[in-house]
Amino acid sequence: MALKHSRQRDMIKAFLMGRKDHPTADVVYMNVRQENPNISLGTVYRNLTLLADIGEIQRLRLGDGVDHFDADTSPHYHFICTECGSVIDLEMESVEQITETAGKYFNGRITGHVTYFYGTCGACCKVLNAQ
Amino acid sequence: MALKHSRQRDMIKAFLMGRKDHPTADVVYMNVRQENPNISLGTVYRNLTLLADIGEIQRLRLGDGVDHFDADTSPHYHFICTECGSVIDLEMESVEQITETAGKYFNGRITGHVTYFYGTCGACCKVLNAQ
DNA sequence: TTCCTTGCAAATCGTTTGCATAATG
DNA sequence: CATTATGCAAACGATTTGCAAGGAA
Repeated sequence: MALKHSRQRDMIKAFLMGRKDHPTADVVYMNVRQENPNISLGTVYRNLTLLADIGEIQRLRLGDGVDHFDADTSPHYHFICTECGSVIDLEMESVEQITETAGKYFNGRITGHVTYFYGTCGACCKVLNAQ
Repeated sequence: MALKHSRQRDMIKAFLMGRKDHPTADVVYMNVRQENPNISLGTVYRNLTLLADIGEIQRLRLGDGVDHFDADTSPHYHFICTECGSVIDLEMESVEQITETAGKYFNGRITGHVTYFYGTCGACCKVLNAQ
């Protein structure tokens, strides 16, 4: 299964790297299609899955029923606004020690954790205060 | 929208209360059907959603593409085994302070967080060590 | 030429919903 | 009786997949 070069994959990766709002497969499709109207949704899904599998992008399952994708593969936390649904990076240090905390109470090996924060984003706070 | 009593809802709630392995809707359906073969999958979904909405059960979105349900509505953490997929309660204190930590770095209001831990459960560790 | 990748459409999976009927209060 | 709940099947949205044709090494 040697990887071959593909224009479509390049476009998808490039698009993702230019955004920091964690778009869904459909958003990727809509945008990449403007540059290449022939690309199919299946190809977008296939490449997003492939890129995530080889670790070039990150797949985010935020519990909203849709997968989000992030070209930033460094470990970092995310915030989801319950008002507008936007996904925002959190620039905070890792709280990896909670993995150790959890391990003390558990019969087995804990190797990691997934955490996302939710609440109201800055923009939505403003709107709510103005009302 | 006054709630009316229903045998099906009782059975679903009772089944969930008797398990601590966080079953999916389909597992609930399979089991409740043994006692009432006429119950439909739609009814199971409708009641799980209703019970979660009124706070009598908890819906868990663990990122595996399927919703899990938990009759234990107290805030607690979950562990997911990457080997066998089982979901196990973690008896640990809340790490609610990470919400404050995150808040310091964020322009907006953070009201909560979702965390789950993953790794290898006790049973799977045993199997792996035996190999 | 090999075999990875694509476009397309059909299939799959979990979940929701419309509707006529049954059960509840 | 007024309304909520049910069973059934069809609809849904996100994602995956089979296949024949196209493109890269």
